[in-house]
Amino acid sequence: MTIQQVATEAGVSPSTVSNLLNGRNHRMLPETRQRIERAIDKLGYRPNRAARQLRTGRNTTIGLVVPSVGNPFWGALARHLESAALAEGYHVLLCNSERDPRRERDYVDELWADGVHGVVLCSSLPSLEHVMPLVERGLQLVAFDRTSQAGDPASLVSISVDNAIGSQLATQHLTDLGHRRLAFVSGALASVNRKERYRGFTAGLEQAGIDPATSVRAPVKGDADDFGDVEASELGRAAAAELLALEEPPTGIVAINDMCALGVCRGLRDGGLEVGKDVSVVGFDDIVLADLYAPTLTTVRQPMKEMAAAAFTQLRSRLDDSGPTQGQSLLFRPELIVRESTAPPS
Amino acid sequence: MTIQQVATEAGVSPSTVSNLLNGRNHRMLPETRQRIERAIDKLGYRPNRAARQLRTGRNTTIGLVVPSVGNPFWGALARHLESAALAEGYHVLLCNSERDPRRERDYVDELWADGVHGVVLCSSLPSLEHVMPLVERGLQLVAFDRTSQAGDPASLVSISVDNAIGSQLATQHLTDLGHRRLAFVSGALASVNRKERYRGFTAGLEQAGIDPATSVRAPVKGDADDFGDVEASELGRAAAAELLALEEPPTGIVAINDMCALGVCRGLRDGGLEVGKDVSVVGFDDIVLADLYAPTLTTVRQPMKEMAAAAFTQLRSRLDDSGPTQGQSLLFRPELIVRESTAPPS
DNA sequence: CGAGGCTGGTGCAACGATGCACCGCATGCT
DNA sequence: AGCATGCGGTGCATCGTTGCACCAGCCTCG
Repeated sequence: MTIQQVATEAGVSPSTVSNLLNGRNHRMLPETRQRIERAIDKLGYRPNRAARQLRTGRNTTIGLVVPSVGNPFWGALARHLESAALAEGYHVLLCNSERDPRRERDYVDELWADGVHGVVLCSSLPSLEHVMPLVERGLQLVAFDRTSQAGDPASLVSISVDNAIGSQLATQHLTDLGHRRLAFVSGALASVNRKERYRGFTAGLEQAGIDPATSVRAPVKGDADDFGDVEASELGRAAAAELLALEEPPTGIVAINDMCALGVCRGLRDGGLEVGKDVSVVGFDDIVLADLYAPTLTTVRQPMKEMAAAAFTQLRSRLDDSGPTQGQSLLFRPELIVRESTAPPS
Repeated sequence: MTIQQVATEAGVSPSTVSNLLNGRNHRMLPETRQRIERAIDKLGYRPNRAARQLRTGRNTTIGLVVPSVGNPFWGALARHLESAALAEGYHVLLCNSERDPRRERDYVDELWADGVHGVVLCSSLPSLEHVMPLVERGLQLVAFDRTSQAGDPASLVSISVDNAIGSQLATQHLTDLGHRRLAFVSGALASVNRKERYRGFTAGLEQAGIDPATSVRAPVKGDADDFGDVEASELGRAAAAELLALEEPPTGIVAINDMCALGVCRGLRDGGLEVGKDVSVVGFDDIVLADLYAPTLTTVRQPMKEMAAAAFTQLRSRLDDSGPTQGQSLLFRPELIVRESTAPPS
């Protein structure tokens, strides 16, 4: 089923069919147009993507580079991004970097070599230097879950939740419930996102008139520079043990993310405490597990669907219409989801 | 960076470069070969996939159609399949069917239209009739987590865990611990996989000299024909409540999968029972959550990595070497992972 | 009445890689 | 000498689509 066959069937030239297919049909007789459309339907014609891409240099595939879709958080992003892309006829090429900077770089290179001009990059790297050469050559990049940095390319779009606000909401929720001794559990505050969440935590404390100095940032040993997701839960578990060993253990705990929070819950239970009664725990992300765990986890939801849709929209507009080339940051409003893991202090 | 530029740089014709790239270098002077290789390195040349595909009709992309990568089980598959593919220079195009038969069908169609000749299909549909036309035209299909059916295409490869054995292992584990009153919790036994798991359950009972008639298949109301993953946990929760209402509640429960098992745990806790002490629960799949939950969940592991690798290998060999075209079923050996949710009856 | 404009298309040369057919040369065989 | 054979490559048409350049035919206008 080539465009040639359609043209023959419709009694026109391939160019005319191509014109219609590409919206250059301003001065085309409605009759001609209908003949072509009928021929397309009859033959079940679909343009050959390879030929099209070869000719135009463009394509309708975007790349998604995530640490690992095995992690529900990224899985959710992949799912929603793909949905948004599908609606516009785009495809998503999936790449798991496995948190390996080299693999991340190789993937972006390869995507570019394959003619993919738009990539949603979920990088664990603080610097995007490794992809700068491609960005200069026209690669459109959306950084996801990573706010913009000074050294980032000017055209970069960053999509992220407002981490400070989210964390502050979580903290306020605990202080509103009456908690006065709070702890913040996280690995090293290596990324901007983590720093922002910590900032939200202290802001929340201050607003409640609590001196941040009396609160605790859980002093986790082996404060890993970066950590994966299973690690996050182990980290939370260890942190909980440490917190329980304090003279005055906190009654409310804000965790850097849900996986970490689940680990904290685990650790608290190890110590014989009941989450949602003896101690309150708040997570961040609202992954699927949050609503499945026992007790269900109070957490700060990232509006994944909207964020994924925005990522696609941004890429698309820059790819197609060569829309705005100037970079921008989109900060989404997080939402506190109250569940069973938080309650007034006993 | 075209093959022409490489040819010029190496002082040969494009054909010669192409020959080398495609392994037709039997009768090529080592010196010529080196000149070309140096030129490729120097220019950082990468063959243009679109051009290659247009010319050959082949490509190095495989499709993966899953219900939703938001589900950790499928996320894990996607991750491992992608890893296996990457090692051979293949790409994975991700498609979420969202359990919509129509979307599933459209995706397979579109993949085919895009020149993708190999697809790993994780279908929730009992019949594969909707893709038969494409299979007849040469589409290579691997069905994942779905054992072969009588009506399936002859060339179909099925990859699945041995569900009956897995379930039997789970059941035996419980009987070995001394449990005599067991229950099996599942939605409708609509799929072959579910039937097999139930068969393993009864086989396990019989082997322990227990009359299956005395055991319970949890009589869940609104026995959904098919259910998603959040539903699975709710179903488990409801089933647990029903089981607890029995005169002689079971002391050991085998769940159809981990999500369902987590729901069961939830329901038992609602009823004031402690899982891993008052009641034992075994799941199936070994998703990430299983090791995070409290208590950690005893379950039957599906060797995802190996299964994903096999899926890719099967596709690849049929795509490249036009290897065996005869279909086959690969049944992987499941492994019982004992954790905290099972213990001798109290 | 001829230049210019509009209408509704068509012709053609690419895009980059492929792989069959073929080539000139040297050597072997009869 | 005459022909076949092996060697190490090269020439060229081709995959399906695109979009600029162009073209006939008709109309308008000074």
